[in-house]
Amino acid sequence: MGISERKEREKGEMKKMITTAAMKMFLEDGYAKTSIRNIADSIEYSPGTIYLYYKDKDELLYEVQGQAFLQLLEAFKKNATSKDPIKRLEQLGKTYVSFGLENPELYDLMFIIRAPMNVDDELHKDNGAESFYYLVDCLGECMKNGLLIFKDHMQAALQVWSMMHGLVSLNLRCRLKVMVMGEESIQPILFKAVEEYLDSIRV
Amino acid sequence: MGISERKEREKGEMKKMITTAAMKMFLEDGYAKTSIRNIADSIEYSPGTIYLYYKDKDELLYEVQGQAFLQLLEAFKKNATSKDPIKRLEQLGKTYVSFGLENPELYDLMFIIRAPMNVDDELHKDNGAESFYYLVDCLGECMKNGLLIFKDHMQAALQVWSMMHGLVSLNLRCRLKVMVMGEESIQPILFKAVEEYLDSIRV
DNA sequence: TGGATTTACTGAACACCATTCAGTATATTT
DNA sequence: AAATATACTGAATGGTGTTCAGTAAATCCA
Repeated sequence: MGISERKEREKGEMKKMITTAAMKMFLEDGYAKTSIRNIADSIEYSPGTIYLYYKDKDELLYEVQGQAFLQLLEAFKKNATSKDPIKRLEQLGKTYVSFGLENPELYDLMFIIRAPMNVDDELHKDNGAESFYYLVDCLGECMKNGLLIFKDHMQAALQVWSMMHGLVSLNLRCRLKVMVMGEESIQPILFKAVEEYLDSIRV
Repeated sequence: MGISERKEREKGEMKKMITTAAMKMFLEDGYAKTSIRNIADSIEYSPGTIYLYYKDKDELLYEVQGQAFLQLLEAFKKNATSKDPIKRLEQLGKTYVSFGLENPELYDLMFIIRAPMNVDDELHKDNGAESFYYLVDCLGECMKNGLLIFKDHMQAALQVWSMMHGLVSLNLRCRLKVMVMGEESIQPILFKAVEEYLDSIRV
């Protein structure tokens, strides 16, 4: 009986169609300004249809977040390739910062917008986990070889991630204007910060 | 002619009444869930009246942000009192982290919610500037005495603030759940991070 | 094959939202 | 006392997320 398989497949295609349109519009106009009606319009279905595939707008956001984290993971896999774990850590940091600078709307979706994960804690496993473990692995390898000042693995991950996220998110919220007066591109400044920071945590 | 003075005063009182109600409701229900109608109701005026005092909801948010930064500044003044600039830097960091943990909704308003400053750059001078210069001063004093590893003042401020903001905001968005498994209170963990980080940037 | 049933979708309706503005009532000035 | 300026109202406009009775097509079962 191939019918139910086809139905399943069609359901998946429809979900993908919705999330693809949603992602596109979230990035172009921002999450808040994208309405269910707009999304429905753009895929030429009625608003009600979207609710047959997603419980609410938050669930749609959650799905798009998942894709965004996949993109970050891809960027990690592509750029953080060095055999030397210390060098790789720097690649990770710079990839992270670049990702945030180049995809500000995406970064917003992933980290800044209040997402449904606040509600349904354990239902879904965290979207960001896989990218995060990429960092944890790298840190673990550095620490195994005694290359970092940290004693505790969790503290290491916490501090490194906080620094990277802090650099990106302060910048995205324009708080850096307070200090960065000139018109120089922000990227070299943040890269310098990454380099200096990583130097400061080496033994 | 005392009439125009009284009018001025009454206008100020009305603005304060609105922002006070708005702040209260933003903190209780969040910015998104607080409507102009609700605020108007709570102060027993019509919605239209609020628009006689504030251009739109964003301007109201901006005003509330200003108050929030004042609160942070007060916390700094109260807690960061040590003569030793290094010790004071630690007090600043812990005050910052505590502030974020104890007032999550306020912290959201200040840093995370997309605020009108994105639009009217130069019109208002930045709300957070004064609190920020408190940190800059402290860092300057440390560096003047050669106590920190930084060579550039801007990089110092950027990195320290990013770390503090990263610690707080990752936590507020529950991203730390990925790594902090246990039920232990989050505060000691973040304090430890602050201590370790500040140790790592000392000469 | 033909009637019953399930599935997919619609779009109007509901209860909200931010914002505007003609109208009104009070206070001030002339 | 009349004219003007000020402060406020609340209905109206054009949006929002979400629901749900109704419809039409696809599938199932006799």
